[in-house]
Amino acid sequence: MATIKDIAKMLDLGVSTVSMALNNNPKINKNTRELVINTANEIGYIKSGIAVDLQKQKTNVILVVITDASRSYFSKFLSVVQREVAKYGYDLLIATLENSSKTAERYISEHRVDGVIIYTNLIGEDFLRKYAHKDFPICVVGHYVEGDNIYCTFPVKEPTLGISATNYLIAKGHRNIAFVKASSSTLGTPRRLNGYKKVLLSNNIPIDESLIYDAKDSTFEAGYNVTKKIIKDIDKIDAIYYSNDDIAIGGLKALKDANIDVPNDISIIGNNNLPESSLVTPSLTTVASNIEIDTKNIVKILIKAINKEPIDKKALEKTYYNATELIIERDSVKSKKK
Amino acid sequence: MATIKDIAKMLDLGVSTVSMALNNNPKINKNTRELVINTANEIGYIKSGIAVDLQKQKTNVILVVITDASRSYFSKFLSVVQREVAKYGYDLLIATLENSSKTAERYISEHRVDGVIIYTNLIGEDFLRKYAHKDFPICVVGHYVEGDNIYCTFPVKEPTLGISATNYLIAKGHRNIAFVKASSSTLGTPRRLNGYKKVLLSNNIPIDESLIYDAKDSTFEAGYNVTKKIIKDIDKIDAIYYSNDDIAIGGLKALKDANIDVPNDISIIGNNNLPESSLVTPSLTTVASNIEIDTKNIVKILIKAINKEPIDKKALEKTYYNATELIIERDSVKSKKK
DNA sequence: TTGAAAGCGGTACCAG
DNA sequence: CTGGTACCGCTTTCAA
Repeated sequence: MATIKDIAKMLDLGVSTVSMALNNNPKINKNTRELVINTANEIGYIKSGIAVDLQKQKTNVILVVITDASRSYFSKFLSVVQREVAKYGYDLLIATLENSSKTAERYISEHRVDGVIIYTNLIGEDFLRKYAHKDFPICVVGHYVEGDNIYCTFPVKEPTLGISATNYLIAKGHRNIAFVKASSSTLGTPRRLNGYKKVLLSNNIPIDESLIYDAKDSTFEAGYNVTKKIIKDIDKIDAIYYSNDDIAIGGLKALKDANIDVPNDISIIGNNNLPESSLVTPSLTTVASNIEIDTKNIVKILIKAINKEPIDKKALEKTYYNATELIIERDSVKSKKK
Repeated sequence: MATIKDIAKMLDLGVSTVSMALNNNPKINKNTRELVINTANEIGYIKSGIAVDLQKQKTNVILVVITDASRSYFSKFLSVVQREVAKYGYDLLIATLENSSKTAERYISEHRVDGVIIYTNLIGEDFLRKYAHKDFPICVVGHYVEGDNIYCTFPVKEPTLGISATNYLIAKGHRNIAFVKASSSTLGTPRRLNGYKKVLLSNNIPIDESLIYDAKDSTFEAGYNVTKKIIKDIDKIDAIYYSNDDIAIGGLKALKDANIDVPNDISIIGNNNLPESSLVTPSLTTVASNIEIDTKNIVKILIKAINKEPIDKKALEKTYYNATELIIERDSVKSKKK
């Protein structure tokens, strides 16, 4: 691989001259500049980004870590993050945790980027605390991690979600409401379960643990399979609250396959408002959060931290990510006649 | 940020000793090693991956470039690539082209990784040719790019796909078959259109250009919208071949909304076999390719190239990526009684 | 306008 | 077993 030294030698110039010329520095005489650039092209010179990063102590890239790119929920998130970091002149790299967390951990533990956005709970909190640094800020989305140079938009360990959905079902006259947990690596499930229980209790509906099912995964298939079990108890259930749309869509299919009419025989509600949720039949009633605004906010904070601008952590933590839960009314929930 | 020099100074040791100790080199006395490692932990030493990469001239990471992470088709691909590169001890980074190709281009043009897998046609061929190098091999998936150190699994510019699907529809007695193009950045569309035309012709069915529609995007919504237009011509159409499942699913919804019965009024077939395709009603007949095997193959070739092992390009190009098209029969196509 | 030299933070050879 | 030293490829003063 040709380096600037080679070019310098060829042209009998100093390396600094070549370096500056290649960066189009006006200090270098125009003729020299062009000469350098031309020969660089001719010999196929390729700049080593790594050497530049080392020297500059800055990569201009941000890493975002997610569990699994296959859920459209994350794709939407990624696309917003991508657009936002670009506004600040940063590049975005993505690491998923599909098969191992090695890539992500290596990039974090060796500070190979300027900052990180974590949207998963599969990376240990101690690990994050160990490597977060004033020169390496970490933003955590969707859950709370205490630590210096770690910025979260959640003020507490486990906020209560799922309130809107549960309230909505109750308002529609349902009382025997099943809850279906998604993957255990999912951040929303425990919170929505929280809210579900809380709302039930405050409506004097006792919590029946046998009505809490576990899909164990966040895929259509997992939703399908768990729903086959639910069908056995179908007589005692008015409505099902699925922890996310992925499993709800699978569940809907299982119900249809069993000739159970949604919403006439049973109502179901999902969570997250995936694009496909409006396309299934009946279209899925679900709950949406404002991912756009919150995501913008997160990127802004990370960039601030990278630039060492002051951040008011207390004020920041007042911004609940995901906290607004808006019911998207469609056709899978029916008001229950009494 | 503390460096090994700081540690060396603190402990009155040489930098090489510290470096080796930190890497657990058995040449270093166990006591010294532990001493070094302990003090490193105490002062919060963090190794600079970038410095290591520069010195070793190797990053151990592979970059994969895709257009858009939100299509589950790509997620599946990513997950296989991820698993495969891990087997060879490499890490995987992902760059999408959602808002700009800057990240991908920077990583390629500055050789910031050991190799690249490109699954998009949004990066110029000349660009790839310029930066591919024996120390920086590039694998191109899904289309053909001529060039040294560029490895493709497609032997020709534009292979013919879509044959199975078109044949299948014809075998089911359909003759007036519409074709719906997906996003123009999609690699499959032109090929499937090729195959569609070819098969029609060989069955003595004249090609009616007015039966070729363009969804212009690969989203559910695009499929929905284009299908609203198709509905106006519905009387002259027996079946629709959508270039991918994404638009087919959207199209299905549009047909249902217009009270058109699939498959009794019209048959539709998609392409790619997305997870959601089995969940819509009626479930979508579609065509699947063996992404798993081909993806494994691609990773193997890239690693070989990185290791400078010989690659038989001619033999390689005999492996058609995506070339096996398997019809997944479900409920959206009906045999036409004559 | 150009160039020598001092790094950036490591690694690895070679001598002791 | 330990340490001096020469890089890896580039940027950036500072002098000439």
